[in-house]
Amino acid sequence: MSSENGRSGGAEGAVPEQLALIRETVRQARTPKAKPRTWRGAALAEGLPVARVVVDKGVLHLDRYFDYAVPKELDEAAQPGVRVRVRFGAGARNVRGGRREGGGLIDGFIVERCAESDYAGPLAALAQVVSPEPVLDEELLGLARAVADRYAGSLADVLQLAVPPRHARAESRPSPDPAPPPPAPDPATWQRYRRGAEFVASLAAGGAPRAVWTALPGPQWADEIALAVQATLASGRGALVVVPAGRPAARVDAALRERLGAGRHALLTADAGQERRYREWLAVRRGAVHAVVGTRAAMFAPVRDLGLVVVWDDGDSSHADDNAPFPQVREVLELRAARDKCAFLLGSWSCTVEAAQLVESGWAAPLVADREQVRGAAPLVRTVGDGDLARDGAARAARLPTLAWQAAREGLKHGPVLVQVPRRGYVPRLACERCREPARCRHCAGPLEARDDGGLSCAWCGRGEASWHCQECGGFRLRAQVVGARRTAEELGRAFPAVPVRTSGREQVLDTVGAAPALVVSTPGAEPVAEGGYAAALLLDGWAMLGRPDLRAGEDALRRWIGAAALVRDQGAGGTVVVVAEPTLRPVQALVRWDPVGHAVRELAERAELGFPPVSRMAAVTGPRDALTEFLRGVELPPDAEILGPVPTAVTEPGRPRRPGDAPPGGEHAERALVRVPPGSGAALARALKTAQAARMARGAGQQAVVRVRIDPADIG
DNA sequence: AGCACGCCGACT
DNA sequence: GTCGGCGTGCTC
Repeated sequence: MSSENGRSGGAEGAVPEQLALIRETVRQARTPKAKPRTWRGAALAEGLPVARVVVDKGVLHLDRYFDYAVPKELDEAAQPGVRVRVRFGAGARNVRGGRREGGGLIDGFIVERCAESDYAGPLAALAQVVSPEPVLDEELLGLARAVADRYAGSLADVLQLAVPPRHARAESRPSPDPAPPPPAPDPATWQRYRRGAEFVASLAAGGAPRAVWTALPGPQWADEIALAVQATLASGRGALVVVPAGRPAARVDAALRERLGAGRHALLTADAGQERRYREWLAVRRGAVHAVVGTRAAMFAPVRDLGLVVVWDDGDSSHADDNAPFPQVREVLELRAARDKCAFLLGSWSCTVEAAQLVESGWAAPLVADREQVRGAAPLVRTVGDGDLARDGAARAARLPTLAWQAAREGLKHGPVLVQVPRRGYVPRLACERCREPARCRHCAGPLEARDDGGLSCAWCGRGEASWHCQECGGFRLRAQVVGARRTAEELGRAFPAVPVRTSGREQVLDTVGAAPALVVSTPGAEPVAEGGYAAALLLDGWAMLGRPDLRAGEDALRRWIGAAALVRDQGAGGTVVVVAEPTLRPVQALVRWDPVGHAVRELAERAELGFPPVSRMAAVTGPRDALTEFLRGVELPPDAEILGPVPTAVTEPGRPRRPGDAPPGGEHAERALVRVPPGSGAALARALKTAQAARMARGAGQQAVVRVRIDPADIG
């Protein structure tokens, strides 16, 4: 090795080069074939001396392949799909006829081996094959490419989400032998749904049905998913299930173990630790395991011969990745179903507008239970409106209307009672207590928010408001702030001194509670499952859930209410739900009738009328005013595109932790424009924005202000 | 983004 | 004469 290096000749950088090389060699000592060197003058592979490489650089103007020469020694290992390290950067440029080594070593994947390159200049050599394990096959590459295009992002960014980081030890261990397909199941509880048995039979027969499944309340859903997976495996194909969080993943995991036995499926969750995660992922990729359940990153799992993709509870915000380009599970699985011609199952107790659209467009069939089934399985839902609450003096003081009080007391005779309270910090738009006019900043008309110290400040400009009064009616009282789970628990503990009170929230999530009477105070999404179901549930502070300035506020509130109410016994068994919210509002009525699909269909019609997503496709473009204006002038939008704004955007959004991607870049003067296109022009919109962005980056050389593009922005309320 | 190239002003 | 400012362009 030293003699080979000695040949690298050129005086510049020879010594640091060798040092770097030694470090690399030590680091990679476990993989004998991976020897990073300069390969100067080394013989090239005879058959296909060119490797086409996707380099791990997320920037858009580098979103293409780069060709490298394959040294003879790496010929065998440098197969398509393997991880490599290559020199990349301006340093590796031609100097007076020769080629100087320079530029950093960066990671990449070989996508193809070719006989020749269409690049005119001299090729640099692959520095190193990190491992001969192929991790990126054509199918995953194609999917990543499609996702990148869909979201106007780069292939490298998507691959970072799709291919987990390498762990050498996990790689060195063999995966188990693949198991033979299980027998096809009988439809069991799928018979509760119209055409449910037919759906399962189609999976078992190798078909590719697509369905939006409105699950009946109760704990059956996990086994119903496991059954669909079993049916698919029985047809000799693989299956992939994506759920929003670790708890539902554990439920499906248990159901799969029950049906298939141990070791027949992989569990891919973010909290598993790198080695384990990579080991499970490799077992899938190597074809040792054909079924996968996991959280959002699992949406890319390289399941062989994919026959079915499943997403559970697609309205949950955890299904949106928080790394660029922010792909969403439902959308990615739609792409996979279309690309792989496999079955698609979107299941939820509730129904998103997007799910309703899949049905309305005819892309997926509805999988629903008959009305009587639904009525039989759901609890009795009653409402307490604001008016009732206001008249109910004592209740108002205690924040617990008489009806809710009674339901709790009655329920506690028979079992646990769930109390759902919105998260503190789940800041709603504050409004006048008398006339409900939203409270606005007197300087910029932004929405006022309650600070932790009890004061008010503007969510847009951040100015404090010391003496608010309503511009409409002169009132000076705002609606009460949301009381957190802990304080609610204390209050209830005093009200029901004989009953144990337990809380489940963000910091400490309870998984299950027993069948004994207890008050269980929980924030949405953290509700424990009760053994035998809750006797009753109280859904408090509905106004806060509904009052958020967000297009999805109604749908989200309904989803969270249904998520809690689905854990309550059916009405035949005395299950009762009391929701404290205005009974005339659409989501409240949908809960009372247990009709999430009807709600979504009406929302969809309204969105179509207003030209809102998902009926139109939107992109948000955010940046400092001047840069934004310049960007919008430069971009060649499809002819049917429409630009809304730009308008000033919030500097920060207090009450919610900043997530990457929603924080507007450019500080104080950031503005946001929305670009809207009719259905069918989404791809053209993404392409146009990406082209403009790439040109900008290439031209701007860093010092230009950042303009951020986001397809399908979440917060366009 | 990095990073090196190149073409202008202060320094030993 | 040479060192080094950062404007400009490229990355197989």
